[in-house]
Amino acid sequence: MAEIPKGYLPAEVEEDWYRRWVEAGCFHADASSSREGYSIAIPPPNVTGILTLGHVLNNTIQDILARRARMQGKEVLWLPGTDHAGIATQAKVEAHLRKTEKKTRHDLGREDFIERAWQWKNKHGNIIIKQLKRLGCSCDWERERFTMDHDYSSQVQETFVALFNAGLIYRGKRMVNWCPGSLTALSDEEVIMKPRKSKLYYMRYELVDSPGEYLEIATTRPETLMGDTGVAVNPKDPRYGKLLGRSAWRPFPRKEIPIVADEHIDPEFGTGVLKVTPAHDKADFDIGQRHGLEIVDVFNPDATLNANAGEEFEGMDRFEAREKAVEKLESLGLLVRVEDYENNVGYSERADVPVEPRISMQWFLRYPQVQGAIAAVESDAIRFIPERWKKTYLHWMENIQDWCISRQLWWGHRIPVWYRKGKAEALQNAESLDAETAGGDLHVGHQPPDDPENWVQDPDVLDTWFSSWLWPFATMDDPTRKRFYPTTDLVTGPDIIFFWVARMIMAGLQFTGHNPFANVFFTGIIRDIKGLKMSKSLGNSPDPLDLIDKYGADGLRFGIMRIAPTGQDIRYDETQIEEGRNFANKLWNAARYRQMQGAGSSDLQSSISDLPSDSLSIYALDILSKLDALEKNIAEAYARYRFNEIAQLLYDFFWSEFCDLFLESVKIHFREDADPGARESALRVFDVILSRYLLQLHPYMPHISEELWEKLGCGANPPFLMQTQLRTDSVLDGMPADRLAEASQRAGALYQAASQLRNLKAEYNLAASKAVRFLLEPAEEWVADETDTLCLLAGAAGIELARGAADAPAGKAPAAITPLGKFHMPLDGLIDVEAEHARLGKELQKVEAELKKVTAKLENEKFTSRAPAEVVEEMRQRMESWNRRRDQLGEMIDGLG
RNA sequence: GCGCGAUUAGCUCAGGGGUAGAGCACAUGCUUCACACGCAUGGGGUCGUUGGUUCAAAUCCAACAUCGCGCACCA
Repeated sequence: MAEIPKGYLPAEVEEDWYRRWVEAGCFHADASSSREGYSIAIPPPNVTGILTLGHVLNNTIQDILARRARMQGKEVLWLPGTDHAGIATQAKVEAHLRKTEKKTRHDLGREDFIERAWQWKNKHGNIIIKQLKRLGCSCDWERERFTMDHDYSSQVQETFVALFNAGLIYRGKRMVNWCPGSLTALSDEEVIMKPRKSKLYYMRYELVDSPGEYLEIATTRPETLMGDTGVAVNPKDPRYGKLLGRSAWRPFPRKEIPIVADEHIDPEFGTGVLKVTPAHDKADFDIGQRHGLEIVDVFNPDATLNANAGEEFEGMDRFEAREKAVEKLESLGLLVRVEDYENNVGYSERADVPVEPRISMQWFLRYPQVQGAIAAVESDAIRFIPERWKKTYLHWMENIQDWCISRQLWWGHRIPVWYRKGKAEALQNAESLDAETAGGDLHVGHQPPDDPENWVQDPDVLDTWFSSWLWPFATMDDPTRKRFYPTTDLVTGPDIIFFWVARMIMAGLQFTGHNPFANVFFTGIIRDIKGLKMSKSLGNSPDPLDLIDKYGADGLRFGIMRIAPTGQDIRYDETQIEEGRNFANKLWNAARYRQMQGAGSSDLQSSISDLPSDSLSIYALDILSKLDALEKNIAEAYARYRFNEIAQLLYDFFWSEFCDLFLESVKIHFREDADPGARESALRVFDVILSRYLLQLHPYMPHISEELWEKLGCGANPPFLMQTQLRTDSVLDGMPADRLAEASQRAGALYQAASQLRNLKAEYNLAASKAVRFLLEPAEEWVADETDTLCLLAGAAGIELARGAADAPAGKAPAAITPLGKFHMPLDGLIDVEAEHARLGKELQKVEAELKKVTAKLENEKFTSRAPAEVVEEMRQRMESWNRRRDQLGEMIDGLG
């Protein structure tokens, strides 16, 4: 055994152990192994991102599952990697270009820009991977993947081609969500609705055939009125029937526009009259289609206004144009009034600017395997934990909309479609496009055409999620796939249930014929202490690396796991992480204490079975029972993915049971004058508990557990704790149950008595260290054998046994009624009768309150006749014991005079 | 509007039909020979409201309130 320093210094051991594990290949999954397989595919973090607390939570859970599975003898693959995060990465590289060279991507051109993006990725791309390593993640780094790796990209393209050939991918001119910040289309999922304080502008349009007569219209977006091509009312609205078939003047640019009737209009809202701007609103677009209205787009792609809006608006920003349009309406006498109004505005998830509904030519996917994906989750073939996310998933799946998969970006998987030169422009502007209508002028293939000089490739790239939906299998080569696919568990946040989980299920079914995973565990979302979601823009997200420096990776892991309930959001509080560190230190020092006692006569892995059973103290049997229960409870909690419960079990056992009770109670055997047999037995139990405990702890705190395993000399073969199998035998094998029950009962009674004695001392302001003598009227004979331990625990100089009531202490002494009997604490000075009166009186009050409750129950005939017999019996016993206690307290109070 | 979740000690949260729990914070006392990242002792809660089911409700059910989230959305 090597010497253990006084305080635990994580920085000195964590990185070292990580290196040793990696060098020994501990994380590598052997596809040719005959063991039962277990696999997890990491949710690939953004390659240019940095670790957040969300990642810490998510990846710690995966690491726990992976490490536990290894210790259960499984062949474990935890497959790591990153995704290319199209919009985010491109935005970062563009910002960098702008800042350092004052250039745009167009200044560089596509090829150079992509080259820059790769440089950026190579420079910053491994930060998050390094951070995961600091956290202790046992990923198989030899299998690390990136969504733009050559192999992976090929699979993405093959997928596109297959879906195109199956008629599921099509091109069409549709109303899509357009991000004016990133200048690309987005999927519906990438739009975040936010409530905004806006204004509702009431304006009036003049009727063409009746000058001086006006229609009042309410709108939140006056800047789009230049694109109005109609006015709509509800056909059932009695106020407006007379308007149908007539027309109104759009004020500017002045134009006659028709008034149409459409069911979509809500007569209750505003004035019941809607201005219809088919180019800039999805609902208006639909109305326009139904009534054959013209489509006039007044915006440029960056949401400045174009020439259609009129000269005075051209080039103006959309929000500036809003002000200007309002001013202009006012000056024309057409603005009626303005009201404050709160409505929901769609924002781009990545660029955080309001999206514009915009008609454009995009690629869409009709999702494959929708029914199969619904069935898989509905039937629990794929289990969701917590189960309630099933409902969210099913609701989305049942209302699924086609997926806009093209993005107007350069960084990503370029769409594998080529147009014949000369025909390209026409094909790209066609209303729709498929292989048939294009004839031989379209090439859709994993390989470019043989005569590339005659072709033009589609400029768009694919949505990043169109690559990550293949992640669980596209990351695996054939032997790996054969062995580890489908994967076992997926650990992710509920915020990407549509983005990723649902799509992976459909892709898995479509391309592999299998569900990609068996279980999906949804973590909570980490919020700050005020309940706000952590984000970089709010600056409320601590850097996990700082936390690791401060508290150690194990401290961070343990702290975060202890507050991570299943599927509930987590309010982050740094004191929790501090707790994790403190716990690590506690472990360290308990091990240090063990080490100071010197070696035992046997190695740590042996069990208690070869010790003479009668050498085991009641404290030993008690803690061994608790260890046995701990192992069982942990196993159950793992089966239910109750990670916080496991952390709590580990914490309570070690701190409250092992250190506070057992460790303190065996200290007498480590004194110089101790009996060697008892000492040996205590050491052996100590070692059995520690070694078995470290096995349980390891997935949560891998570094410190490994370090202690080595320092205590547990790890002869195999060398690493992380490769050691969990014991499947009970530590109590062969121990008669009645003996255990008796020992636990006695130890429990003694611990409680010790606590009461400490309390008695404290009530009399006696320092815990002040050795006091007690006189005991024992309730049980065995107590005589345990007075040494009791003295140690209670801080007593000695305990004298009274031989009966006659032996009661001379004079008055404060006393405590304990499960071991009545203890008197003779004081040197005079007893403070008044204080003692108060103390006992308070206790008596409590006892009487309890007694009242129990008595009321037992006097209720309905209770005694209907409640289960054992409950009634328990109440009877409770009443008896409260009664006894009350009588004793009464006597004591009387005795005070 | 629909759906989901939360409401327990000052704070952060466990628990869950049959004596209300933890950590932190607080108070008091400890340089007790593993640990002050510690030890000991203590104070502190009618478990959101109102009904219902039950011998028994903080726990199950319903409604309501408040907060949060998701989906949809009336311009």
